Amino acid sequence: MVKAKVIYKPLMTGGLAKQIAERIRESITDGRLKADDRLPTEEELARQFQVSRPTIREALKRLAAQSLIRSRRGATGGSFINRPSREEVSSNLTTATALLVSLGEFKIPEILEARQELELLCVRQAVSRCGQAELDTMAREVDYQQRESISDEDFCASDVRFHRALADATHNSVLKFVMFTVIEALQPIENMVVYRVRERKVIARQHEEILAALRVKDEAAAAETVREQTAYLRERFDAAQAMRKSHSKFRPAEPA
Amino acid sequence: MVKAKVIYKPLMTGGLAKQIAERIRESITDGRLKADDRLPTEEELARQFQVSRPTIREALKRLAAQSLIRSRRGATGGSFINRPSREEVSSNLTTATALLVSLGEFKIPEILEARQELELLCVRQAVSRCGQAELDTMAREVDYQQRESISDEDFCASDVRFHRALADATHNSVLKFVMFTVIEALQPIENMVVYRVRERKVIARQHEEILAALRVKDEAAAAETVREQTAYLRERFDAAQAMRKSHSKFRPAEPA
DNA sequence: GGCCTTTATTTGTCAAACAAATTTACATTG
DNA sequence: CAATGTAAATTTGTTTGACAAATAAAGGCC
Repeated sequence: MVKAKVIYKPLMTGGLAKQIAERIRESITDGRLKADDRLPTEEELARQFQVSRPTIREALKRLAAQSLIRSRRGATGGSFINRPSREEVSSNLTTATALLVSLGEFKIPEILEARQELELLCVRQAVSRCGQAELDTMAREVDYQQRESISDEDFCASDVRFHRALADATHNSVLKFVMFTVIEALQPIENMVVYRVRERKVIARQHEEILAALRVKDEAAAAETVREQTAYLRERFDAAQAMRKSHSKFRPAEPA
Repeated sequence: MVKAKVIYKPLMTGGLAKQIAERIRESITDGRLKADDRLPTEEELARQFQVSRPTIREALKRLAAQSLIRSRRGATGGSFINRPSREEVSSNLTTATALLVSLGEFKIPEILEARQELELLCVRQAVSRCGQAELDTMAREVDYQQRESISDEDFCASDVRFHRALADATHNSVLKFVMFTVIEALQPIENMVVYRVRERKVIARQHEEILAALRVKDEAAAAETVREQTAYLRERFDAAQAMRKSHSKFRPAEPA
Protein backbone atom coordinates (compact mmCIF):
# COMPACT_ATOMS: atom_id res chain seq x y z
CA MET A 1 0.00 0.00 0.00
CA VAL A 2 1.53 3.26 -1.17
CA LYS A 3 0.76 6.46 0.61
CA ALA A 4 -0.61 9.07 -1.76
CA LYS A 5 1.59 12.10 -1.88
CA VAL A 6 -0.52 15.21 -1.39
CA ILE A 7 0.68 18.46 -2.92
CA TYR A 8 -0.86 21.69 -1.76
CA LYS A 9 -0.67 24.73 -3.95
CA PRO A 10 0.28 28.01 -2.29
CA LEU A 11 -2.74 30.02 -1.22
CA MET A 12 -3.43 33.32 -2.84
CA THR A 13 -2.86 35.73 0.03
CA GLY A 14 -2.50 39.39 0.58
CA GLY A 15 -5.81 40.65 -0.74
CA LEU A 16 -6.91 41.53 -4.23
CA ALA A 17 -5.44 45.01 -4.26
CA LYS A 18 -2.01 43.71 -3.36
CA GLN A 19 -2.16 40.98 -6.00
CA ILE A 20 -3.21 43.46 -8.67
CA ALA A 21 -0.42 45.85 -7.71
CA GLU A 22 2.03 42.98 -7.92
CA ARG A 23 0.76 42.03 -11.37
CA ILE A 24 1.17 45.54 -12.67
CA ARG A 25 4.58 45.81 -11.05
CA GLU A 26 5.66 42.67 -12.87
CA SER A 27 4.69 44.18 -16.18
CA ILE A 28 6.97 47.09 -15.35
CA THR A 29 9.80 44.83 -14.20
CA ASP A 30 9.66 42.61 -17.26
CA GLY A 31 9.68 45.57 -19.62
CA ARG A 32 6.14 45.32 -20.99
CA LEU A 33 5.44 48.75 -19.53
CA LYS A 34 7.87 51.59 -19.95
CA ALA A 35 8.30 55.06 -18.41
CA ASP A 36 5.48 57.40 -19.46
CA ASP A 37 3.27 54.58 -20.72
CA ARG A 38 -0.34 55.15 -19.76
CA LEU A 39 -2.25 52.49 -17.87
CA PRO A 40 -5.87 51.81 -18.78
CA THR A 41 -8.44 53.91 -16.88
CA GLU A 42 -9.50 52.75 -13.46
CA GLU A 43 -12.84 51.67 -14.89
CA GLU A 44 -11.12 49.65 -17.60
CA LEU A 45 -8.69 48.03 -15.17
CA ALA A 46 -11.65 47.15 -12.94
CA ARG A 47 -13.33 45.52 -15.93
CA GLN A 48 -10.19 43.62 -16.96
CA PHE A 49 -9.39 42.35 -13.48
CA GLN A 50 -13.10 41.78 -12.73
CA VAL A 51 -12.95 43.71 -9.44
CA SER A 52 -14.40 46.97 -8.17
CA ARG A 53 -12.90 50.32 -8.93
CA PRO A 54 -11.97 51.08 -5.27
CA THR A 55 -9.92 47.88 -5.26
CA ILE A 56 -8.07 49.12 -8.33
CA ARG A 57 -7.51 52.45 -6.63
CA GLU A 58 -6.00 50.71 -3.61
CA ALA A 59 -3.68 48.79 -5.91
CA LEU A 60 -2.67 51.97 -7.69
CA LYS A 61 -1.93 53.65 -4.36
CA ARG A 62 0.49 50.86 -3.57
CA LEU A 63 2.28 51.43 -6.85
CA ALA A 64 2.33 55.18 -6.32
CA ALA A 65 3.91 54.72 -2.91
CA GLN A 66 6.80 52.91 -4.57
CA SER A 67 7.20 55.72 -7.09
CA LEU A 68 6.24 53.36 -9.90
CA ILE A 69 3.26 55.34 -11.19
CA ARG A 70 1.89 58.86 -11.00
CA SER A 71 -1.74 59.88 -11.58
CA ARG A 72 -3.43 62.98 -12.93
CA ARG A 73 -7.08 64.01 -13.33
CA GLY A 74 -8.74 65.39 -16.42
CA ALA A 75 -9.58 64.65 -19.97
CA THR A 76 -6.08 63.45 -20.77
CA GLY A 77 -5.44 62.21 -17.29
CA GLY A 78 -4.83 58.75 -16.06
CA SER A 79 -2.12 56.74 -14.36
CA PHE A 80 1.28 56.73 -16.00
CA ILE A 81 4.38 54.69 -15.40
CA ASN A 82 6.64 57.04 -13.54
CA ARG A 83 9.91 58.36 -14.87
CA PRO A 84 11.67 58.53 -11.52
CA SER A 85 14.36 61.10 -10.96
CA ARG A 86 17.59 60.18 -9.31
CA GLU A 87 16.63 62.42 -6.42
CA GLU A 88 13.30 60.71 -5.96
CA VAL A 89 14.76 57.21 -5.88
CA SER A 90 17.63 58.30 -3.68
CA SER A 91 15.20 59.92 -1.29
CA ASN A 92 13.15 56.73 -1.09
CA LEU A 93 16.26 54.68 -0.49
CA THR A 94 17.46 57.08 2.16
CA THR A 95 14.15 57.05 3.96
CA ALA A 96 13.97 53.27 3.94
CA THR A 97 17.55 52.85 5.06
CA ALA A 98 17.15 55.40 7.83
CA LEU A 99 14.08 53.53 9.00
CA LEU A 100 16.02 50.29 9.24
CA VAL A 101 18.73 52.12 11.13
CA SER A 102 16.26 53.62 13.58
CA LEU A 103 14.72 50.19 14.14
CA GLY A 104 18.11 48.89 15.18
CA GLU A 105 18.21 46.53 12.25
CA PHE A 106 21.86 47.42 11.72
CA LYS A 107 24.33 47.35 14.57
CA ILE A 108 26.56 50.34 15.09
CA PRO A 109 29.82 48.48 14.54
CA GLU A 110 28.44 47.13 11.24
CA ILE A 111 27.40 50.60 10.19
CA LEU A 112 30.80 52.05 10.97
CA GLU A 113 32.55 49.23 9.17
CA ALA A 114 30.36 49.49 6.08
CA ARG A 115 30.85 53.22 6.02
CA GLN A 116 34.59 52.76 6.22
CA GLU A 117 34.68 50.23 3.40
CA LEU A 118 32.56 52.40 1.14
CA GLU A 119 34.72 55.41 1.96
CA LEU A 120 37.85 53.45 1.17
CA LEU A 121 36.31 52.53 -2.14
CA CYS A 122 35.72 56.23 -2.84
CA VAL A 123 39.25 57.15 -1.88
CA ARG A 124 40.60 54.51 -4.23
CA GLN A 125 38.68 56.01 -7.14
CA ALA A 126 39.12 59.62 -6.09
CA VAL A 127 42.89 59.50 -5.94
CA SER A 128 43.17 59.31 -9.69
CA ARG A 129 40.09 61.31 -10.59
CA CYS A 130 39.75 64.17 -8.17
CA GLY A 131 39.12 67.47 -9.87
CA GLN A 132 39.88 70.92 -8.57
CA ALA A 133 36.21 71.55 -7.84
CA GLU A 134 36.01 68.67 -5.37
CA LEU A 135 39.30 69.58 -3.74
CA ASP A 136 38.07 73.16 -3.33
CA THR A 137 34.82 72.00 -1.77
CA MET A 138 36.63 69.76 0.67
CA ALA A 139 39.07 72.53 1.56
CA ARG A 140 36.20 74.94 2.17
CA GLU A 141 34.53 72.49 4.49
CA VAL A 142 37.74 71.79 6.39
CA ASP A 143 38.14 75.52 6.97
CA TYR A 144 34.55 75.81 8.08
CA GLN A 145 34.87 72.88 10.46
CA GLN A 146 37.75 74.55 12.27
CA ARG A 147 35.64 77.48 13.37
CA GLU A 148 34.73 77.24 17.00
CA SER A 149 31.55 79.29 16.78
CA ILE A 150 29.52 76.98 14.55
CA SER A 151 26.81 74.82 16.07
CA ASP A 152 27.06 71.06 16.30
CA GLU A 153 24.32 70.85 13.73
CA ASP A 154 26.23 72.98 11.28
CA PHE A 155 29.36 70.95 11.91
CA CYS A 156 27.46 67.79 11.02
CA ALA A 157 26.09 69.37 7.88
CA SER A 158 29.62 70.31 6.88
CA ASP A 159 30.75 66.76 7.56
CA VAL A 160 28.09 65.52 5.16
CA ARG A 161 29.17 67.99 2.51
CA PHE A 162 32.80 66.90 2.90
CA HIS A 163 31.93 63.24 2.40
CA ARG A 164 29.67 64.04 -0.51
CA ALA A 165 32.50 65.89 -2.19
CA LEU A 166 34.62 62.81 -1.70
CA ALA A 167 31.93 60.73 -3.43
CA ASP A 168 31.73 63.34 -6.20
CA ALA A 169 35.44 62.88 -6.69
CA THR A 170 34.90 59.32 -7.86
CA HIS A 171 33.27 60.73 -11.02
CA ASN A 172 31.10 57.64 -11.21
CA SER A 173 27.40 58.40 -10.98
CA VAL A 174 26.43 54.96 -9.67
CA LEU A 175 28.92 55.18 -6.84
CA LYS A 176 27.79 58.72 -6.11
CA PHE A 177 24.21 57.56 -5.99
CA VAL A 178 25.05 54.75 -3.56
CA MET A 179 27.29 56.92 -1.40
CA PHE A 180 24.90 59.83 -1.15
CA THR A 181 22.21 57.44 -0.04
CA VAL A 182 24.38 55.79 2.58
CA ILE A 183 25.74 59.09 3.89
CA GLU A 184 22.27 60.58 4.26
CA ALA A 185 20.75 57.46 5.76
CA LEU A 186 23.41 57.10 8.40
CA GLN A 187 23.07 60.69 9.61
CA PRO A 188 20.90 59.84 12.63
CA ILE A 189 23.63 57.54 13.87
CA GLU A 190 26.33 60.01 13.03
CA ASN A 191 24.46 62.65 14.94
CA MET A 192 24.31 60.39 17.92
CA VAL A 193 28.04 60.04 17.97
CA VAL A 194 28.99 63.42 16.69
CA TYR A 195 26.46 65.64 18.30
CA ARG A 196 27.09 64.54 21.84
CA VAL A 197 30.71 63.66 22.16
CA ARG A 198 32.45 64.83 19.09
CA GLU A 199 35.86 66.22 19.32
CA ARG A 200 35.58 68.47 16.40
CA LYS A 201 39.18 69.26 16.12
CA VAL A 202 40.16 65.65 15.67
CA ILE A 203 37.61 65.11 12.93
CA ALA A 204 38.54 68.30 11.12
CA ARG A 205 42.22 67.37 11.28
CA GLN A 206 41.44 63.97 9.82
CA HIS A 207 39.49 65.58 6.99
CA GLU A 208 42.45 67.83 6.36
CA GLU A 209 44.73 64.83 6.16
CA ILE A 210 42.46 63.04 3.72
CA LEU A 211 42.41 66.15 1.59
CA ALA A 212 46.17 66.51 1.70
CA ALA A 213 46.63 62.89 0.70
CA LEU A 214 44.27 63.30 -2.23
CA ARG A 215 46.17 66.37 -3.41
CA VAL A 216 49.35 64.34 -3.73
CA LYS A 217 47.50 61.22 -4.86
CA ASP A 218 48.66 59.23 -1.88
CA GLU A 219 46.02 56.52 -1.63
CA ALA A 220 47.66 54.69 1.25
CA ALA A 221 47.78 57.80 3.43
CA ALA A 222 44.18 58.71 2.68
CA ALA A 223 43.06 55.16 3.41
CA GLU A 224 44.97 55.16 6.66
CA THR A 225 43.21 58.29 7.82
CA VAL A 226 39.81 56.93 6.86
CA ARG A 227 40.54 53.91 9.03
CA GLU A 228 41.72 56.16 11.81
CA GLN A 229 38.56 58.25 11.64
CA THR A 230 36.37 55.16 11.81
CA ALA A 231 38.28 53.85 14.81
CA TYR A 232 37.91 57.24 16.46
CA LEU A 233 34.16 57.29 15.83
CA ARG A 234 33.85 53.77 17.19
CA GLU A 235 35.71 54.81 20.30
CA ARG A 236 33.61 57.92 20.75
CA PHE A 237 30.44 55.97 20.37
CA ASP A 238 31.53 53.32 22.85
CA ALA A 239 32.37 56.08 25.32
CA ALA A 240 28.95 57.61 24.84
CA GLN A 241 27.35 54.23 25.44
CA ALA A 242 29.38 53.61 28.57
CA MET A 243 28.50 57.03 29.93
CA ARG A 244 24.86 56.44 29.28
CA LYS A 245 25.05 53.12 31.09
CA SER A 246 26.71 54.51 34.21
CA HIS A 247 24.21 57.36 34.26
CA SER A 248 21.24 55.05 34.28
CA LYS A 249 22.74 53.05 37.08
CA PHE A 250 23.36 55.76 39.61
CA ARG A 251 20.57 58.22 38.82
CA PRO A 252 22.26 61.39 40.07
CA ALA A 253 20.00 64.18 41.19
CA GLU A 254 19.07 66.49 38.36
CA PRO A 255 20.03 70.15 38.56
CA ALA A 256 17.07 72.58 38.34
CA MET B 1 7.77 103.72 -5.50
CA VAL B 2 8.59 100.28 -4.12
CA LYS B 3 7.16 97.18 -5.76
CA ALA B 4 5.34 95.01 -3.27
CA LYS B 5 6.95 91.63 -2.95
CA VAL B 6 4.37 88.92 -3.29
CA ILE B 7 4.99 85.60 -1.54
CA TYR B 8 2.95 82.56 -2.49
CA LYS B 9 2.64 79.71 -0.05
CA PRO B 10 3.10 76.20 -1.37
CA LEU B 11 -0.18 74.57 -2.32
CA MET B 12 -1.29 71.45 -0.55
CA THR B 13 -0.95 68.87 -3.28
CA GLY B 14 -1.07 65.17 -3.72
CA GLY B 15 -4.55 64.35 -2.46
CA LEU B 16 -5.84 63.62 1.00
CA ALA B 17 -4.74 60.00 1.08
CA LYS B 18 -1.16 60.92 0.30
CA GLN B 19 -1.12 63.65 2.93
CA ILE B 20 -2.51 61.32 5.58
CA ALA B 21 0.03 58.62 4.70
CA GLU B 22 2.77 61.21 5.03
CA ARG B 23 1.49 62.29 8.44
CA ILE B 24 1.41 58.76 9.74
CA ARG B 25 4.82 58.05 8.25
CA GLU B 26 6.25 61.03 10.11
CA SER B 27 4.97 59.69 13.39
CA ILE B 28 6.86 56.47 12.64
CA THR B 29 10.13 58.09 11.63
CA ASP B 30 10.13 60.55 14.52
CA GLY B 31 9.71 57.72 17.00
CA ARG B 32 6.20 58.43 18.22
CA LEU B 33 5.10 55.08 16.82
CA LYS B 34 7.18 51.99 17.32
CA ALA B 35 7.30 48.54 15.75
CA ASP B 36 4.24 46.48 16.67
CA ASP B 37 2.25 49.51 17.89
CA ARG B 38 -1.35 49.34 16.77
CA LEU B 39 -2.89 52.20 14.82
CA PRO B 40 -6.45 53.31 15.61
CA THR B 41 -9.12 51.51 13.61
CA GLU B 42 -9.93 52.75 10.15
CA GLU B 43 -13.19 54.19 11.46
CA GLU B 44 -11.36 56.05 14.23
CA LEU B 45 -8.68 57.38 11.89
CA ALA B 46 -11.44 58.56 9.54
CA ARG B 47 -13.02 60.38 12.46
CA GLN B 48 -9.75 61.92 13.61
CA PHE B 49 -8.68 63.08 10.16
CA GLN B 50 -12.29 64.04 9.27
CA VAL B 51 -12.26 62.11 5.99
CA SER B 52 -14.00 59.02 4.68
CA ARG B 53 -12.90 55.52 5.47
CA PRO B 54 -11.90 54.64 1.88
CA THR B 55 -9.55 57.60 1.92
CA ILE B 56 -7.94 56.20 5.07
CA ARG B 57 -7.69 52.84 3.37
CA GLU B 58 -5.90 54.38 0.42
CA ALA B 59 -3.45 56.06 2.79
CA LEU B 60 -2.86 52.80 4.62
CA LYS B 61 -2.20 51.04 1.30
CA ARG B 62 0.54 53.53 0.61
CA LEU B 63 2.12 52.77 3.96
CA ALA B 64 1.75 49.04 3.41
CA ALA B 65 3.53 49.30 0.06
CA GLN B 66 6.50 50.77 1.87
CA SER B 67 6.38 47.95 4.40
CA LEU B 68 5.72 50.44 7.16
CA ILE B 69 2.51 48.78 8.33
CA ARG B 70 0.76 45.45 8.05
CA SER B 71 -2.95 44.82 8.54
CA ARG B 72 -5.02 41.94 9.77
CA ARG B 73 -8.76 41.32 10.01
CA GLY B 74 -10.69 40.19 13.05
CA ALA B 75 -11.54 40.99 16.58
CA THR B 76 -7.97 41.77 17.52
CA GLY B 77 -7.09 42.94 14.06
CA GLY B 78 -6.09 46.31 12.84
CA SER B 79 -3.08 47.98 11.29
CA PHE B 80 0.21 47.59 13.05
CA ILE B 81 3.54 49.30 12.62
CA ASN B 82 5.66 46.81 10.79
CA ARG B 83 9.09 45.57 11.76
CA PRO B 84 10.35 45.20 8.20
CA SER B 85 13.11 42.84 7.30
CA ARG B 86 15.98 44.08 5.20
CA GLU B 87 14.85 41.82 2.38
CA GLU B 88 11.38 43.27 2.46
CA VAL B 89 12.61 46.86 2.36
CA SER B 90 15.14 46.11 -0.33
CA SER B 91 12.47 44.40 -2.38
CA ASN B 92 10.23 47.47 -2.24
CA LEU B 93 12.99 49.63 -3.59
CA THR B 94 14.34 47.57 -6.41
CA THR B 95 11.72 48.11 -9.07
CA ALA B 96 11.93 51.90 -8.92
CA THR B 97 15.71 51.73 -8.85
CA ALA B 98 15.73 49.30 -11.76
CA LEU B 99 13.42 51.65 -13.63
CA LEU B 100 15.93 54.42 -13.11
CA VAL B 101 18.68 52.20 -14.44
CA SER B 102 16.64 51.09 -17.43
CA LEU B 103 16.03 54.73 -18.35
CA GLY B 104 19.71 55.05 -19.07
CA GLU B 105 20.27 57.33 -16.13
CA PHE B 106 23.64 55.71 -15.60
CA LYS B 107 26.12 54.89 -18.32
CA ILE B 108 27.03 51.27 -18.85
CA PRO B 109 30.76 51.70 -18.26
CA GLU B 110 30.00 53.46 -14.97
CA ILE B 111 27.66 50.69 -13.97
CA LEU B 112 30.18 48.00 -14.73
CA GLU B 113 32.90 49.87 -12.89
CA ALA B 114 30.76 50.50 -9.82
CA ARG B 115 29.63 46.90 -9.80
CA GLN B 116 33.25 45.79 -9.92
CA GLU B 117 34.29 48.07 -7.07
CA LEU B 118 31.43 46.95 -4.89
CA GLU B 119 32.18 43.31 -5.69
CA LEU B 120 35.82 43.84 -4.80
CA LEU B 121 34.71 45.31 -1.51
CA CYS B 122 32.64 42.19 -0.84
CA VAL B 123 35.52 39.92 -1.74
CA ARG B 124 37.79 41.79 0.64
CA GLN B 125 35.37 41.19 3.51
CA ALA B 126 34.32 37.71 2.44
CA VAL B 127 37.81 36.30 2.38
CA SER B 128 38.10 36.35 6.13
CA ARG B 129 34.44 35.80 6.97
CA CYS B 130 33.01 33.31 4.54
CA GLY B 131 31.05 30.55 6.23
CA GLN B 132 30.37 27.08 4.91
CA ALA B 133 26.78 28.02 4.12
CA GLU B 134 27.79 30.73 1.65
CA LEU B 135 30.44 28.55 0.06
CA ASP B 136 27.86 25.79 -0.37
CA THR B 137 25.39 28.17 -1.95
CA MET B 138 27.99 29.47 -4.37
CA ALA B 139 29.10 25.94 -5.24
CA ARG B 140 25.50 24.92 -5.90
CA GLU B 141 25.01 27.83 -8.24
CA VAL B 142 28.25 27.17 -10.09
CA ASP B 143 27.09 23.58 -10.68
CA TYR B 144 23.72 24.81 -11.84
CA GLN B 145 25.24 27.34 -14.21
CA GLN B 146 27.22 24.64 -15.98
CA ARG B 147 24.10 22.84 -17.11
CA GLU B 148 23.42 23.42 -20.75
CA SER B 149 19.70 22.83 -20.60
CA ILE B 150 18.74 25.77 -18.39
CA SER B 151 17.17 28.84 -19.90
CA ASP B 152 18.92 32.18 -20.12
CA GLU B 153 16.46 33.49 -17.57
CA ASP B 154 17.34 30.76 -15.11
CA PHE B 155 21.02 31.34 -15.71
CA CYS B 156 20.56 35.00 -14.82
CA ALA B 157 18.63 34.12 -11.71
CA SER B 158 21.46 31.83 -10.67
CA ASP B 159 23.95 34.60 -11.34
CA VAL B 160 22.01 36.83 -8.94
CA ARG B 161 21.96 34.13 -6.31
CA PHE B 162 25.71 33.65 -6.64
CA HIS B 163 26.39 37.33 -6.13
CA ARG B 164 23.97 37.54 -3.27
CA ALA B 165 25.78 34.68 -1.55
CA LEU B 166 28.99 36.65 -1.99
CA ALA B 167 27.34 39.63 -0.29
CA ASP B 168 26.07 37.32 2.46
CA ALA B 169 29.65 36.24 2.99
CA THR B 170 30.58 39.73 4.18
CA HIS B 171 28.50 39.12 7.29
CA ASN B 172 27.77 42.82 7.45
CA SER B 173 24.09 43.62 7.24
CA VAL B 174 24.56 47.16 5.92
CA LEU B 175 26.71 45.93 3.08
CA LYS B 176 24.26 43.13 2.39
CA PHE B 177 21.42 45.58 2.17
CA VAL B 178 23.32 47.86 -0.18
CA MET B 179 24.52 44.98 -2.34
CA PHE B 180 21.15 43.25 -2.60
CA THR B 181 19.55 46.50 -3.69
CA VAL B 182 22.29 47.24 -6.22
CA ILE B 183 22.34 43.71 -7.64
CA GLU B 184 18.59 43.70 -8.16
CA ALA B 185 18.52 47.21 -9.56
CA LEU B 186 21.15 46.42 -12.15
CA GLN B 187 19.27 43.42 -13.46
CA PRO B 188 17.85 45.22 -16.52
CA ILE B 189 21.37 46.02 -17.61
CA GLU B 190 22.65 42.60 -16.72
CA ASN B 191 19.87 41.04 -18.73
CA MET B 192 20.80 43.18 -21.69
CA VAL B 193 24.32 41.91 -21.69
CA VAL B 194 23.76 38.44 -20.45
CA TYR B 195 20.65 37.43 -22.18
CA ARG B 196 21.80 38.22 -25.67
CA VAL B 197 25.48 37.57 -25.89
CA ARG B 198 26.52 35.76 -22.86
CA GLU B 199 29.03 33.06 -23.06
CA ARG B 200 27.79 31.11 -20.14
CA LYS B 201 30.74 28.88 -19.83
CA VAL B 202 33.10 31.77 -19.35
CA ILE B 203 30.96 33.30 -16.61
CA ALA B 204 30.48 30.00 -14.83
CA ARG B 205 34.21 29.36 -14.94
CA GLN B 206 34.89 32.77 -13.47
CA HIS B 207 32.41 32.12 -10.66
CA GLU B 208 34.17 28.84 -10.00
CA GLU B 209 37.48 30.65 -9.75
CA ILE B 210 36.10 33.21 -7.32
CA LEU B 211 34.75 30.38 -5.21
CA ALA B 212 38.05 28.51 -5.28
CA ALA B 213 39.91 31.64 -4.25
CA LEU B 214 37.56 32.23 -1.35
CA ARG B 215 38.01 28.66 -0.16
CA VAL B 216 41.74 29.19 0.23
CA LYS B 217 41.32 32.81 1.34
CA ASP B 218 43.25 34.14 -1.62
CA GLU B 219 41.95 37.69 -1.90
CA ALA B 220 44.24 38.66 -4.74
CA ALA B 221 43.12 35.77 -6.93
CA ALA B 222 39.44 36.45 -6.24
CA ALA B 223 39.89 40.13 -6.99
CA GLU B 224 41.70 39.36 -10.20
CA THR B 225 38.83 37.21 -11.41
CA VAL B 226 36.27 39.87 -10.49
CA ARG B 227 38.21 42.31 -12.64
CA GLU B 228 38.42 39.77 -15.43
CA GLN B 229 34.67 39.17 -15.31
CA THR B 230 33.95 42.90 -15.48
CA ALA B 231 36.27 43.29 -18.45
CA TYR B 232 34.57 40.36 -20.13
CA LEU B 233 31.11 41.84 -19.55
CA ARG B 234 32.33 45.19 -20.89
CA GLU B 235 33.63 43.49 -24.02
CA ARG B 236 30.45 41.50 -24.49
CA PHE B 237 28.34 44.58 -24.12
CA ASP B 238 30.45 46.56 -26.56
CA ALA B 239 30.11 43.73 -29.06
CA ALA B 240 26.34 43.74 -28.62
CA GLN B 241 26.28 47.49 -29.20
CA ALA B 242 28.43 47.27 -32.32
CA MET B 243 26.23 44.55 -33.76
CA ARG B 244 23.15 46.59 -33.11
CA LYS B 245 24.71 49.59 -34.84
CA SER B 246 25.65 47.75 -37.99
CA HIS B 247 22.18 46.23 -38.14
CA SER B 248 20.42 49.56 -38.02
CA LYS B 249 22.60 50.97 -40.77
CA PHE B 250 21.97 48.43 -43.45
CA ARG B 251 18.38 47.42 -42.75
CA PRO B 252 18.45 43.89 -44.13
CA ALA B 253 15.19 42.47 -45.43
CA GLU B 254 13.21 40.76 -42.71
CA PRO B 255 12.49 37.05 -43.01
CA ALA B 256 8.77 36.13 -43.00
C1' DG C 1 -10.29 19.89 29.59
C1' DG C 2 -11.44 19.66 24.73
C1' DC C 3 -14.37 20.84 21.12
C1' DC C 4 -17.92 23.36 18.89
C1' DT C 5 -20.87 27.33 18.18
C1' DT C 6 -21.93 32.04 18.58
C1' DT C 7 -20.74 36.74 18.94
C1' DA C 8 -18.15 40.84 18.34
C1' DT C 9 -14.82 43.27 15.87
C1' DT C 10 -11.98 44.81 12.26
C1' DT C 11 -10.33 44.85 7.64
C1' DG C 12 -11.54 43.77 2.62
C1' DT C 13 -14.54 44.49 -1.23
C1' DC C 14 -18.35 46.28 -3.69
C1' DA C 15 -21.88 49.71 -5.72
C1' DA C 16 -23.25 54.20 -6.65
C1' DA C 17 -22.97 59.02 -6.55
C1' DC C 18 -20.84 63.31 -6.79
C1' DA C 19 -16.64 66.58 -6.69
C1' DA C 20 -12.39 68.31 -8.56
C1' DA C 21 -9.13 68.94 -12.05
C1' DT C 22 -7.80 69.12 -16.79
C1' DT C 23 -8.03 69.47 -21.74
C1' DT C 24 -10.50 70.36 -25.87
C1' DA C 25 -13.89 72.49 -28.67
C1' DC C 26 -16.77 76.17 -29.65
C1' DA C 27 -18.64 80.86 -29.37
C1' DT C 28 -18.05 85.73 -28.76
C1' DT C 29 -15.73 90.05 -28.90
C1' DG C 30 -12.49 93.51 -30.46
C1' DC D 1 -7.57 86.85 -37.06
C1' DA D 2 -6.36 86.66 -32.17
C1' DA D 3 -7.70 86.63 -27.52
C1' DT D 4 -10.90 85.42 -24.11
C1' DG D 5 -14.58 83.01 -21.99
C1' DT D 6 -17.75 79.13 -21.54
C1' DA D 7 -19.39 74.50 -21.98
C1' DA D 8 -18.60 69.72 -22.51
C1' DA D 9 -16.11 65.49 -21.98
C1' DT D 10 -13.07 62.72 -19.42
C1' DT D 11 -10.52 60.87 -15.70
C1' DT D 12 -9.09 60.67 -11.02
C1' DG D 13 -10.40 61.83 -6.02
C1' DT D 14 -13.66 61.40 -2.29
C1' DT D 15 -17.84 60.13 0.02
C1' DT D 16 -21.74 57.18 1.71
C1' DG D 17 -23.47 52.85 2.71
C1' DA D 18 -23.73 47.94 2.58
C1' DC D 19 -22.09 43.41 2.93
C1' DA D 20 -18.27 39.70 3.02
C1' DA D 21 -14.29 37.53 5.11
C1' DA D 22 -11.26 36.61 8.74
C1' DT D 23 -10.10 36.27 13.52
C1' DA D 24 -10.21 35.92 18.53
C1' DA D 25 -12.82 35.48 22.57
C1' DA D 26 -16.57 33.84 25.21
C1' DG D 27 -19.85 30.56 26.39
C1' DG D 28 -21.99 26.06 26.27
C1' DC D 29 -21.85 21.13 25.97
C1' DC D 30 -19.90 16.56 26.58
